[in-house]
This record gives sequence, C-alpha cells and structure tokens, in this order.
Amino acid sequence: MASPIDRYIPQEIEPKWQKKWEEDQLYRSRIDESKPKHYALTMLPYPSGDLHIGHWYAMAPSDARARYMRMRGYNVLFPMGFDAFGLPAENAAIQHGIHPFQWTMSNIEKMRRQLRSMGAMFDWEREAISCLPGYYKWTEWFFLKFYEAGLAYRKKAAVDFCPKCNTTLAREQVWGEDRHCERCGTPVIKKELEQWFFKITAYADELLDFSQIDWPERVVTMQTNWIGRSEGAEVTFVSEQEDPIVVFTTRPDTLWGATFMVLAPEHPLVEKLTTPECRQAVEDYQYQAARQSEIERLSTEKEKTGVFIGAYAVNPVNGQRIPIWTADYVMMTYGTGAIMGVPSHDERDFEFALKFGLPIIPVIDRPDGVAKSFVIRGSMKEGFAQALAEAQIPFEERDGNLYVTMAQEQTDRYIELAQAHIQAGYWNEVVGARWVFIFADGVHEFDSVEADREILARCKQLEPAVQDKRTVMEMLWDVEFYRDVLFHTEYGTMINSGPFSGTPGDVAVKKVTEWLEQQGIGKFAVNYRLRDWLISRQRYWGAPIPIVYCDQCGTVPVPYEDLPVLLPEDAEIPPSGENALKYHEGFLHTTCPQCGGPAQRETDTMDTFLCSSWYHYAYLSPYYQEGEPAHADSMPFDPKEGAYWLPVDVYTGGIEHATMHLIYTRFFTKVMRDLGLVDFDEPMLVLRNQGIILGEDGEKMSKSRGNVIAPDDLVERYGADTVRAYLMFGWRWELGGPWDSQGIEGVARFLERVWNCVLAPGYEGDGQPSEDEVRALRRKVHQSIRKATEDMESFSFNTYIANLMELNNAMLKAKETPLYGSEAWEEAVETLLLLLAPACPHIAEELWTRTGRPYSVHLQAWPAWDPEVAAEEVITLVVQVNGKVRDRLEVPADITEEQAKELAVNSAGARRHTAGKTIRQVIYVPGRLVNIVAR
RNA sequence: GCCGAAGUGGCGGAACAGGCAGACGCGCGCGACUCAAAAUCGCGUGAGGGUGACCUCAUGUGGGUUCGAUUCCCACCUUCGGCACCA
Repeated sequence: MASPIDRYIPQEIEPKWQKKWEEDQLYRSRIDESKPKHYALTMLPYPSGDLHIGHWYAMAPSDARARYMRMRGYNVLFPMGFDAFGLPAENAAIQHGIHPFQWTMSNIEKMRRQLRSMGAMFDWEREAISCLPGYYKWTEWFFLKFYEAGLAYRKKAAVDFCPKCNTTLAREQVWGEDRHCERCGTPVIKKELEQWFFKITAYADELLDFSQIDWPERVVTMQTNWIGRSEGAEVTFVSEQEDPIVVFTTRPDTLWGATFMVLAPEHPLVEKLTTPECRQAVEDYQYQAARQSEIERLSTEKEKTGVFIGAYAVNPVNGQRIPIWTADYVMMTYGTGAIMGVPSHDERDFEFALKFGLPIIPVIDRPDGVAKSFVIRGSMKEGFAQALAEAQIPFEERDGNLYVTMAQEQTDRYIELAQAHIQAGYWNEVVGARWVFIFADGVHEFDSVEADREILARCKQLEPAVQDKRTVMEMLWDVEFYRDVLFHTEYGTMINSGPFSGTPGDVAVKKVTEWLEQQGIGKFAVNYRLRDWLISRQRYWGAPIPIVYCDQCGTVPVPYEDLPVLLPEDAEIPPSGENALKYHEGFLHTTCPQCGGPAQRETDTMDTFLCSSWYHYAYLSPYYQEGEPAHADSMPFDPKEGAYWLPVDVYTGGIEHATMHLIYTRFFTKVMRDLGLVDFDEPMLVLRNQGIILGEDGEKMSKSRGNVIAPDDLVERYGADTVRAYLMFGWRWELGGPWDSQGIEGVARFLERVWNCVLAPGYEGDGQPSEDEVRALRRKVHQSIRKATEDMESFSFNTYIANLMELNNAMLKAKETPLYGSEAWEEAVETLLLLLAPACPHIAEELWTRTGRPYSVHLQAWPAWDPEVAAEEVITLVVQVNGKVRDRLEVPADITEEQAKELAVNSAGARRHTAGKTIRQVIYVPGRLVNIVAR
C-alpha cells in the first residue's frame, strides 16, 4: 500500500504546475530564427460566459498536437483570444440591464480561468479580444482599405430582417424551411435598406482554387458548392418594343427550344413591358410575390405560379415570337433575373409550360435512344401486332392496347408499319427518341411550334376528348406510359435547331456559343451562386463602420489618423433591441473630415465575421501600435512577427464554419496579399475539423434537455489530464459522438496505473533480466514511439492514447520481473512520460520531476525510435487454405519465401485441409501469410 | 430533389497501397483480496455447434472482381451533414 502522499491527486498537482509554468513563462512564444516555426491555431470562442465540453473537445487535442510539435523541435505559437462582439451581449443588456462591455469582459474573465484549468500551452501574452478599441481600430482600418480598393460598396438591397432582434441577417443566419432567425427563431421578413457590402465575388474564381492547401475534402466540396460557379452564355433576346432582354443559360445548345421567357417579378422590364390588359394581373402577382417572402415560405410551395405580361420577345436564333411571363421561380439575384424557358430540357420550365399551356418542343435527342408508342385498341388494322413481332419491335399487350418500347433505329420501320395499318379516324404517335404523328393520310414530324399547332388541331378533329388540350405535350402527358420519355436534361445531339441540327452533344454548347459571339447576340459567361458579403449590422455591439455622411461631400471615409471610431460607452440599449447608435447624439453628429461642415456618422456596425477574418494576424502583436495614429500605409500587425510566424500551419475547429468564416478569412487574406500586407495566398495551410460531443442521451447538449456535461465538474472530479485524455481517446476526433460517463472512468484508471507503474515499487527479487526480455521490452518501447508519432501526425488521437495504454500494460508486466530497475526499464519510463506529456501535461511533469529528471518534461525532445530495435524478430505466419485461416506458425521474421511455403504446406492445419486435394498454387505475402490453393 | 460522409461485438472504436476481423477502453461474467461491500488485481468475453482438438457463420443488404474483400467495383437500404426553384 502506497503512502498517502504518493497517491495520484490531480487536484493538487495540476494547479501547482500551472502556476509554475506561468511563473517560468514556459509557453511564451518568441521569435527564434534558429528553429523552424509552427503556428497552430484553434478557433477562438465567443465569450458566452461558460466554457463547455465542446470547447475542450476542440482545444485539448489541438493543444496536445501543438505540444507534440514543440517537442519535435518547432518553435510553436498556440494563441487564444475572444470573438467578443455580437448579439448575445446586447440581449443580456436588455434582459439584465448590464452593459454589453461589462457583460462581455466579465464572461472573458471567467472563461480565462476555465481555459487555464485545461493546462494548455496558450501564450496569454498574445491574447486578443475583438471588442477592445486596440483591436477594432484595425478592423475599421481594414474596412477603409477595402473601401479604397473598391471592394466595399453601399447599395440598397432587400435583406432578411428579424423583426424581433430588429436587425438584418446574413443569408447564413437565416435557418430552416420556414426561414427563421438563427438567434431567436422568429420568422424572417424582407426589408429594403442601404447596406454595406464587401465584393467577395471579385475573388470567386480564386477562392475555388484549393491547390495550395490541405483541407478536408468535405470543406472543399462545401465551399465549391457555396461559390457555385457555372459556365454558360449570356444571350440577348429582344422584346417587340426593341428592349434587349439578356438571359443567362448553361445550355445554349437548347436555344431553339426556347418557347417563352420569364422575368423575375422584381425585374425592371416587367413594369415597362406589361400591356394595359395585363397590368392588373401582373401587379397583383408582383404584390403576392413580394408578400410571399414576408410570410414564411410555406412548406409545400412546389406548385409553379406566374402570369403572362402581354408582351412578346423574339428568339434571336430562329425568329420565333415567344410570350414573356413573370414568375417567382426566377430570382432577381441570380444571373440576369431573366431566363429563356426551354421546357423540353429543363424540369422547372417543363412544369411551368405544362401548367400554363406553353408549347414544348424537343431540341435535344435522347441519348438513351428509347422511343415509345401507345397503340389504342381498334386504331390499327388486323395483323399489326404480328407485323411488329416479325419486325422484332418489342411491345406489351394489355386490354387490347399495345405498349411499344423500341430503340431509335427501329422507329423508321415502326412508322412504316403503323402507316400501313392505321385505321381511318385514328392516329398514332412515336415519342421520345423520335417525335412523329402518324395519320391515315400522312406522317407529321413534331418539330416546331407550328407543327405543335397543326398536329393538335388534327387530333382535336379526330378525338373530342382532347378538345381542352392547349399543346401536344399536354395531350401526351395524359398517357402515363409516355411520361418518362417526354423530357430530359441530358446533353445529346441537337435536333430541330435549324443549321445546328445534328451537332453532337459533346461539342454543341461550344459550337453554339462561338456562333452566338460571331452573330453578336450572345457571349460566353460565368455565373456564381456566391453573393457579395453583406457586412452591415443594425447593431450597437460591433465595430463601427468608419464612414460619415456629409450633405456637401456625400459619403466620406473617416481619415486613418482618426481611427478608431469609438463605440460610445454611455450608450443605452433600447428595450426594443434597436441600434443604440441611432439615438446617441454624441456619436451620431460629427464634422465632415473633408469640408468641416456638419455630418452624420454611419450607425451600422460590422458583421463579427470581419473581426474573426483577421484574428490570427492580431495574435502576432495584439493591439499593435495602440494609442498611436494609424495611416494608410500602417501594418495591422508587427511585420517582424508576421514574417516569422505566418501563415498558420494547422487550423482546427468545427465544420460549421465551412462556408462562412472559412471563406471570409480566405477572402481577407487574398485582399491583404493584393494590398501588399502579406506575401502568401492562403491563411491556413492545413485544416482539420473535430466533431461534436453529444449529451449522454445522444442528443445535442442543451440546458433545456438537461444533458449538459460541464468541464469544470469533470476537472474537479477527475483532473484536467483525465478529461483531456478521455476527449482524445473516446471518439474518432472528426466524428465526435455521445458522452459516456463510464468511459471516462477507464481513462482515470489508466492514469492511476501510469502513476503506480512509475512510482510504486516493483520486482524485489534477485537476478538479471534475460537478453530476450530486454529486447522484448525495448521493442515495445520503440514501436510505441513510432506509433505515437504516426498518430500525432495524422490527428489519430484515439489510437494515440490506446498505444500509450498498451505500452503501460506491457510495462506493468515487465515490472514484476528482473527488468524492473534495469536500463531498459528506465528507458521505458522515460519514453512513457515523454509520449504522455502532450496529452497529459501535468501528470507527465509531476512524474518526470519525481523520478529525478530535470524540469521540465515540456522542454524535452520527442524521442526517436530505432527501426532495428523496433523490428519484430518473430512473426506469426498465417497459413490459409483457399483463403481460410487453418494454422498459425511462429517463425523468424527473416524467413525466406521457400522456407515459409515449406512450413506452411506441411503444417498440421494445412494438411488437414489439403488431404486428398491437389495443391494448385501457393501464394506468399512476406511477413504475413501463406495461402495454399487446393482443389 | 441534388451533392457529400458514414454503417464493424451489448457500447465507443481498432485494422483498410486487398492478406490473422474486433487493438485499446467501457460494460458484463468468473476468481483473488475482504466478515462484507467498494476499490484493486487475475482470467474470460462476436454468434452458433462439438466432451474435445476443431468446425460453421459473421464488418447494413444483394451481386461482382480476386487465391484471398470490412477494404476495390455495381445496385439497393438506413443514418447524419450540406445545398435547395441558382437557369
């Protein structure tokens, strides 16, 4: 029984070492040209007031890896700060009457304490808090630089607005099908306001290039989709009043199939082109459309709506006169806000045309070559079915009707037969890979709007049941059998397209685009889903936008020397949640920097994503040149620090930032590069995402569910080292999963075993360890170093800890033998502590110093493994017969192929299963197995 | 609807340039210690069959490639993310 003082009591040793490390400035990161640098960064928290287990899950393994890199000889920077502007501070102000600044700073105070209990190697001297003037001076400075570069502009825009928070929302802050506010859940409405934007779209193409960074495929895909580049053409249609109407299309090869146009309800030409007869209906529709975005967009709003505006345009490729409609399925914000409707090859246009009786003319051949015909009973003369059978045209017969499904090549023969057999008073058609109507007196190709009219008229004469049909396609749609071949969106040979008919699908887009350019009616064009970044927030608690509005001079930027525009400390947050700056006379009124006359300040503040777009630069020299006036050619961080530390080598954080923060910060860096502030293209070279820890019930942790795991409680009970190691051990880091309060007990036991393994007395008998025993222990030790190194490199934290457990288990066995106290034993102890140090810094330090080793374990070099020592001497040779394991043999690792095969074939297990069979083949996998193929 | 990821014991998870499935841990069972319990330590633990050595089945389902597939290919099912009238 160990004496009480020798028990593992993390609650005593952890604070002790944290204090000591801090006194010794062990984790200060200073420029050291003699060492390679490593900038490890983990996403900074919002100071909500409580560090939750998710923060630990993100930060503790990141810290372990930063510590590992440090032991590998890198000069490591691993800073921490707070993303301190934002809405919750204002909500707290409203609810509790506390000023946002005080609320934020006291939260930070508490969270700093909690963060320190983690024992991470944060360099607190580099802490940066985004709501302090020394920080947001530079956020404002960046705004001015963007403005100067033409990348910040103001425009009136319909923005999502939360009536409860009384603020505009970014697209990503609007959630869910019902479009509710990210923060409070209130359904969002649209509002027209003058807003500031950053021109992120100017960098869209460059943001699509991920060649310089090692980021998870998932994030790359999400960003690629978010940016949503599509290539196509802009084509100019002309209204009958001679107004050019430009449309964007990705399918110029379908131009000949454009049978109508649709303008977005907000499109300026709607107003101009609408005829008096249609005006009332159009205005009603526009009103409806505008209102519809105000009401929550109801769930099943699938059904297409729209109205004809009375006007016509001319299809520039074939002179066809086509009606112009307005419909809300066309967005004003994408492309040109106008489309050509090609219902035969676009699902939405098809649905729209079918509903409103617009002609649908196929212009792209079906690549699958499937053609169909429905032969109604009595429409053909006797012997038709037999003729089809003889021609090997497949069909099914049901209730006397024939359902013919044929290949494109068979359609000519089919048409001949149908024509020969068709009864007077009937018609028959072929659809899909061929479009033909067969009447008793002749065959009509279905190839144009005119043909559509003529065919329909003839059919109506013959069959009263189709009287109400407006188009051929509407008539065909009633035949269920046809539905899957009536339209398609594939590329294919162009048909019914004038001179372009017959152009193969793989070159059609290119050829048509070139021709459009020659004709001067269109040109190659690229469109993006990405919109410019709306940075205005109608909030008090954010970095002010450094702009004043002067009656004489208009929009005037605040001079660099006058930064920062300070947030007034005495502002009162109105209970309505409105922007306090609007009502703060002292802030609002100022003088124009240009003419000295009276002027008003911009009261919008900046999106907090701006603050977090450059925080990794702020860490280099927090609040750089505080108190000194800034200039246009200032640097927002110390260039010496930047030259050494940048860019970030490894960035860790949650996947939820894939399309917001992680695009914005890349954008920021590219602009900074173009401004000459940095000389690289990407801010973070390697990115890794951790998953989410759920409550023990498998649900997302929340106070209302009562499933929240509080790190403070865990630290108090188990100590930080146990919590850290469990967070690394329990899950695949990138996936996360439910908390398991029994699982952590296992890790606590492990650390206790490590403690006892190192400190408690072992074997007390006489004798020397055998050479084999020494070799076996050393082999395990060196294999463990190899495995630990590989796992750290690949962020495989769970197997990293498992490997340490294995080493410890092996040592506990060795401890009961003469190995205890030997040189090999000491090597094992030292290695165990060194490998443990990144994950569990306190216990490693305690045991390191207790065993008389020089302080500090965290200044030691990562151990190296000797491949020869780590090499196995004996391997288990698996013997398979026909792929099934039949025996296992212990053999020397350097066994030759012949020896291995020989042993395997003669092994008892193999003989049992090869008896009476012929051995056909023997396969040898070096160091692993022999597979005997016997039949 | 489209795009992407993942399905392995009772549980978290190992092993995938194709080669012993289930490392490590939780839980569970048996044993030691104890008057007893907890803690600790030892042994066992995918399912089924056989007294036994052994045998059969098993990595979401169904096919395929291969001497050999958790790993590669095809189809399907389930779960979780992302986007969602993007022309």
